[in-house]
Amino acid sequence: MRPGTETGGQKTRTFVEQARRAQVVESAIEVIAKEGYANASLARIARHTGISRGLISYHFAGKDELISRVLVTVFGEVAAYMGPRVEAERTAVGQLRAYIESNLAYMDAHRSRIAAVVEIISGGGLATLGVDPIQAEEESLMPLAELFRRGQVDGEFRAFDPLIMARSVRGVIDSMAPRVTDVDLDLKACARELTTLFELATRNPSRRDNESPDVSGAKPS
Amino acid sequence: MRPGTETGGQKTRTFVEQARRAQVVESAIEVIAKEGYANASLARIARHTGISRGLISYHFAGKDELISRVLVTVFGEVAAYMGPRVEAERTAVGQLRAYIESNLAYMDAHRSRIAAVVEIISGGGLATLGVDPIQAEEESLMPLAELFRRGQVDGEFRAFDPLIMARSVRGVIDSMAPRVTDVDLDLKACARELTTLFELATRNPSRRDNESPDVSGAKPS
Amino acid sequence: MRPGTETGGQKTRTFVEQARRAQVVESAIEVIAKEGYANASLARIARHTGISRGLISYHFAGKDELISRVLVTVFGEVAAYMGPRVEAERTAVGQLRAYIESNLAYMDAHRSRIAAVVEIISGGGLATLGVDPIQAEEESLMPLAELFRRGQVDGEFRAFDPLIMARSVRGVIDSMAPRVTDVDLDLKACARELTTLFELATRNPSRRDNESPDVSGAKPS
Amino acid sequence: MRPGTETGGQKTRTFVEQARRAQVVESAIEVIAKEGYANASLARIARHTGISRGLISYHFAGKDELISRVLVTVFGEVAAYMGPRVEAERTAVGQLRAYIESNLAYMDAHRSRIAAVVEIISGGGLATLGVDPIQAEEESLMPLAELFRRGQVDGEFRAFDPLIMARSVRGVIDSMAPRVTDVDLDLKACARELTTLFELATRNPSRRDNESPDVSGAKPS
DNA sequence: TATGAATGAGCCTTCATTCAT
DNA sequence: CATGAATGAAGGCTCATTCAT
Repeated sequence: MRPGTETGGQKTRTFVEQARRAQVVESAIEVIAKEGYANASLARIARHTGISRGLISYHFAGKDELISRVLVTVFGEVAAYMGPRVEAERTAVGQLRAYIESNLAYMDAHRSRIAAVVEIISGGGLATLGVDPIQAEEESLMPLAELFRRGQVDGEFRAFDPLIMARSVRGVIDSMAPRVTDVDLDLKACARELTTLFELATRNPSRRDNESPDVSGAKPS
Repeated sequence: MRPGTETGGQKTRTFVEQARRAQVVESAIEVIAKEGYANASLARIARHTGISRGLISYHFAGKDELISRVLVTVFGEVAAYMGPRVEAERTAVGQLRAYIESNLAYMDAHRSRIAAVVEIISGGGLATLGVDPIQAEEESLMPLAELFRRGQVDGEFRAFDPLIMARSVRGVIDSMAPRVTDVDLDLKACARELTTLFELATRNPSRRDNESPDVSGAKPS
Repeated sequence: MRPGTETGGQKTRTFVEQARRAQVVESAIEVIAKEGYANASLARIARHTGISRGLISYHFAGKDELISRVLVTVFGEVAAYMGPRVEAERTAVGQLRAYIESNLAYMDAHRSRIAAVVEIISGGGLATLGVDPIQAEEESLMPLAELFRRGQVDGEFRAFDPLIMARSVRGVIDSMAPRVTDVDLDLKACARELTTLFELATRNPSRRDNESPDVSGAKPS
Repeated sequence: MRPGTETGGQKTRTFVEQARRAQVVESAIEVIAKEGYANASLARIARHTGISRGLISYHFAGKDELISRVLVTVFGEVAAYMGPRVEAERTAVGQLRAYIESNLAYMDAHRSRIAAVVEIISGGGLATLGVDPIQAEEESLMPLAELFRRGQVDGEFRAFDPLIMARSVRGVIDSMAPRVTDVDLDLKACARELTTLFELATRNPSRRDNESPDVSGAKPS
């Protein structure tokens, strides 16, 4: 009987168990980021980890669970990084800026983790996960949509569909993700452009105290 | 050996050949859109087409060529649809709006084609195609970036990095693509929101005749 | 009904039929010699001939018959070349020399034909031909063995097993065949060495008039 | 992924691994010898071994490696058998006789192994092995050519091209190989004939102490 | 806990051959 | 006579997973 298989289970994981799982997840991230999801067979991950093929199956219910853990791990880190920074802001406008900036900052600082996630998603890794990518995205959009709603109520934002705007913000940020492997990509410059872009796109023109974002200094890439 | 394989050769395809290839491509689109790229084996596509496994290999150099044809076909249609509509506009602002609207209009009208492409791309189908996704995206960005540059020179657009803005537009549009399978998704509403979004984000505030886009009627989704 | 398929058939081949068959056989020889037997699919041969795949099946009962015709053609030419030259000699010793020399001379002059035969034989082409290679070889050995027997009766040759000696002669000659593709291989020098070799090995030492072959001028290769 | 695949790696094969590999190699020899190389698919070999198809792929990098192992195994055994017997002789003449006799003796004692090798070579098995048959033969000729050179320097052998003579010896021996399946073939008689043949063909006539080989007792086959 | 061995399904591809036109 | 279209079998290979030790 494998650990964590007990039905209805309390996840009673021993220390070794937890360590192994973490180790394998890290290893998987490296392999996926470097070799591509298509080449990330369990055999390859096992070899890169320095353990046997069977041990992965022992610690994870299947490849699906391992991949799932990779995603949960990285997305968890992203949330842990962004959350406090967004919540530190008092205005919706400030929170939006913090959202974009902190998201791109994390991507900049953890490029291989992002690369792994991109590889999984664009490599078909979601297909067998039983994850509905649409619903998953929907949920990830909720906080952002809520942020926009609050900003509209407060009069900081103009009228627009909060969900579509949220999807747009995510779409723009996510479209940067596949490019993190390009070391020349200047994510800080992107962050400046994107905050400006969405401040212009969302601000309420009838609000006097809404200072115009600085629009002068853009340089061509 | 397939017909028309001669290196450097004339692509002398017979009528039947062309018809079969087109039929198989259509069939592949349906299978991929419905069953997912991971399940779209040649065997499955053949069965769905009502032909033998070998016949696909007879008409296509390999799975790669078939998938490639699917992409070329759909992207070709998209370009054929958008091109005239964008070029019909005289101002950069108008072209940008036409670009967004016509792209989403095509997506709206050909959802299963878009779904197939999404499945291929997010299912790892690009990996074996020898297509560098980064470079491919870069090229698809060029016309848009050029549009922005012209608009900046003309004073229609404010100063911003044309490439990042181009990537943003594409990012937002592409982020809608995986959702076309959701029949409730109102792409026309999206189009309205997105044209407004990018008009606000790009317009030159120091230009008097730059009429403000209508910002009043947005409804929550 | 294909030509030549009539049961118990008179081979009534039209002129065109004969020409086509000859053309395809020549084409097959070229393809096999150049690309190797493993790559000599009917499709490849058809393309090289400039005709359709089906036409080969139309003119030949199957791939086996085509390959068979290649072998019969080349072996027939070899026999036609060697026969007169061997029979022109009056002594068994002379015939043996003529046998070796004319065989190597043909090989020298028709290297690509020999290469094709070698490719077929060493490429598994005999397996499906229903040809028992052992029996085939046995038959090809008969004239040579007979030659040796006559020479022994006449007292030209010493006592030895004629069949084994025949096999040895063929073995040595055949061992040169795979090397004809090496343009540096000097088959004339080989012929000189081999005639000497077998004259020494077969001559009857108790026969006074048996002139010693010249043994002085050998050069290292 | 197979064990022991690490590039540049230590070949740490477990005991079971070694045993399985040996078992499969033996099994492959049997199948190839009995059914022919063309029919020796991995599936057939697996069934004959009593294991699953996948297990062969697990233990061998591919069919090529398996076939390669068969050849290496048999050729290694041949060398191990012949080497000491040749080296035990003090004269070049003696070594030549030992070479021929021991080679044929091995063939006589291991007919199915020889049959397998013959099947592989004459069945096209070398084509995908990346083995240049010409070069491979060249190397196998070296020791023999060297033997002849030494004998010529010592005055035991007459003047002749050592390489051509070496090729002749091998050619004659190899021409016996395809016949080992014939149980009536008397390889011991062949050995007697061939040693005499090559002693006559190579001996230095100007050397007094060069005793004439016995030439009297040959029987017709 | 951990391993190496073993399985079996599925995939893409090649190819000789057949057939309607 | 000749073609191109179509078939179906077979082959080698990869891979997640299971199991005895």
